[in-house]
Amino acid sequence: MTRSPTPSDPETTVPQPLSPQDMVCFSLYSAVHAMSQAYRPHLEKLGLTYPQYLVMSALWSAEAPPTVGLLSRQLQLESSTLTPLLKRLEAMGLLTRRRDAEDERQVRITLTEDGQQMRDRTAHIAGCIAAQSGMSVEELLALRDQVSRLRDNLRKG
Amino acid sequence: MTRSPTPSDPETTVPQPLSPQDMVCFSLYSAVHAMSQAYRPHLEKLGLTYPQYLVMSALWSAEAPPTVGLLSRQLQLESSTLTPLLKRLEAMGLLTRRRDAEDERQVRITLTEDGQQMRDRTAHIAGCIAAQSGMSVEELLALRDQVSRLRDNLRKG
DNA sequence: CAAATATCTATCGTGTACGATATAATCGAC
DNA sequence: GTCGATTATATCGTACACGATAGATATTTG
Repeated sequence: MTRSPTPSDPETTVPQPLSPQDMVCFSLYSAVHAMSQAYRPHLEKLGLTYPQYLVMSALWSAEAPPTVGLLSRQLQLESSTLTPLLKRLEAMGLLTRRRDAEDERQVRITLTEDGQQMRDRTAHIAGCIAAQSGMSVEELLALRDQVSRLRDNLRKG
Repeated sequence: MTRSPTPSDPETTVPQPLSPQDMVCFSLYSAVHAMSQAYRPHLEKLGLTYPQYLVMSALWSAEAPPTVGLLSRQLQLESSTLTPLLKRLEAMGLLTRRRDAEDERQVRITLTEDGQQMRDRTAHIAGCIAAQSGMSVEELLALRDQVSRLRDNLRKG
């Protein structure tokens, strides 16, 4: 099943195939799933999924009702992902989707009263996750910056 | 839309809601998508998706044909995710799924000749991604270990 | 201003992902 | 050995996630 290193096939000339556990990409992949699981008990009290929570976070921190395109750039998601997601949040009564009068191509996303009020009920979550992470705030911030740098470099290439 | 800090509501007592860009979880979330995109051009030459590539990597590095359960633990995916994934790889002729004679509950996954041979065609990919990451090998390994630690702590909690 | 072009969002098809549940096989206690 | 509990995989329903494409609106060009 696997190719063992031999004198004629040392690791230095023919690299062993990396197991998932050795791969940077797998650590990220599995960490995202673990993160989603960690958020789940908090978010299901609010009836949100993790991607829905990210959309709501973007809206809570926005200065003005953003367009689908702006959310798409901020969250790095395609409209084919965002549109159904936003429709579900609209169906829950958390936001409205309206064509912009200035530019009818754009759709503006506005929080409803319910959507705005939900914010306060999420205030504790970040702290819970941070505590569960077993890492200090400094470590978490450093990790975030490293991971963001990796992501930006991958997007550029 | 957003609550600005005021003298009576300073950031130190009522934390501003974090924007996605400030959140550790979002950096991971978006980095995984960027990583998947970075792999895409390499993998589509092989007809694989990124999760399929992870499964194949696990199989290439396995000592003996693993069961679905072992793959599930290694990749941290549920059987409801793995079973259809493995069926697609089987339909592509890359592996076989057979009930274990010793324990009929288990299903053993064995690479076909085609599945084994595909490994050599993936040897260059890790290097391409590493180069694209704009990070040194040392940085990547340190990042992997930090992210793995975070993941393991989240799973424990 | 009309035609070509670009931009913005939505739709469709395929492939993850997971929780809840179902089914079958094994193991344990007696 | 048989019944109950446990374990291993599969199935189902819902929700992302993206590429390809469509359709409508805006902008640019001639």
